[in-house]
Amino acid sequence: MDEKNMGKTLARLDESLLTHMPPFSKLEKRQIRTILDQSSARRYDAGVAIFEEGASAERFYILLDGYVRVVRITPTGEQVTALHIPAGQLLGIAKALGHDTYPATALTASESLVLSWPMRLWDSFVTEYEGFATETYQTVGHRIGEMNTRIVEMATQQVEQRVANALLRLLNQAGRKVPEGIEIDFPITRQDLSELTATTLHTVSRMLSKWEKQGLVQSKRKRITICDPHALVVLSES
DNA sequence: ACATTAATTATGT
DNA sequence: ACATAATTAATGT
Repeated sequence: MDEKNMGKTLARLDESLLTHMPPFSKLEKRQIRTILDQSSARRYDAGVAIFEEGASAERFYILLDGYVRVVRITPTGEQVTALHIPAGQLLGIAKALGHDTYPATALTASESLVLSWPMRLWDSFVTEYEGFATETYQTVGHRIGEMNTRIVEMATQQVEQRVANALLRLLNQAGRKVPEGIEIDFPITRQDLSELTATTLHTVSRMLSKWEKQGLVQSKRKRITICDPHALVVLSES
């Protein structure tokens, strides 16, 4: 189905690609070489699925570049964004949760570069490579913690505080410094934000317009930059 | 305090 | 020109 793309494959993968990725940072160069040789690399356009919810988990992945959002589809067909994943993190690690099928869909939020391995290598990765297991379980723990606090937020906080919190989290994971402030480094729509915060895009739109007038935030289409993070923190705590 | 509906405008290909 | 994104107002719960 994709032999045709092989002409445009990436140049030979360099060890330095993985040496800075947390799960592999403690490994010898030759270990990384064999890991790379077992992997396959693929580039994705923005907005396409890397794997889908419910599909059998054939491979696990690491995000080399770009951003991915993990999305679940409710029975009524609406999307709920569970979380965003920045470069350097693993995804599709169903095996770490004891699943043999992906628990959610992974959509690229921007153009992305991904490495993947067949799932049968998972166990050997965990046992053979020092730091891999601890690092992955740490990120798993961090992710479920994040989803948890989001659930608590939805139940306790008002919309204004929820979107403020969502923006702040996005800042931590995908913030990029620009002259005007800190920009969220991938395209994000009001629709996306509303899915993150369980509101409507209209409410989000009004909030952003309001904050923009107050000089808190700037936004063009699909781009949001925060000029005054501290004010957002204050808002999220009121 | 927030959702829904609908109409209008802006923006990217 | 067309589709998609964003704003705005009016109305409903």
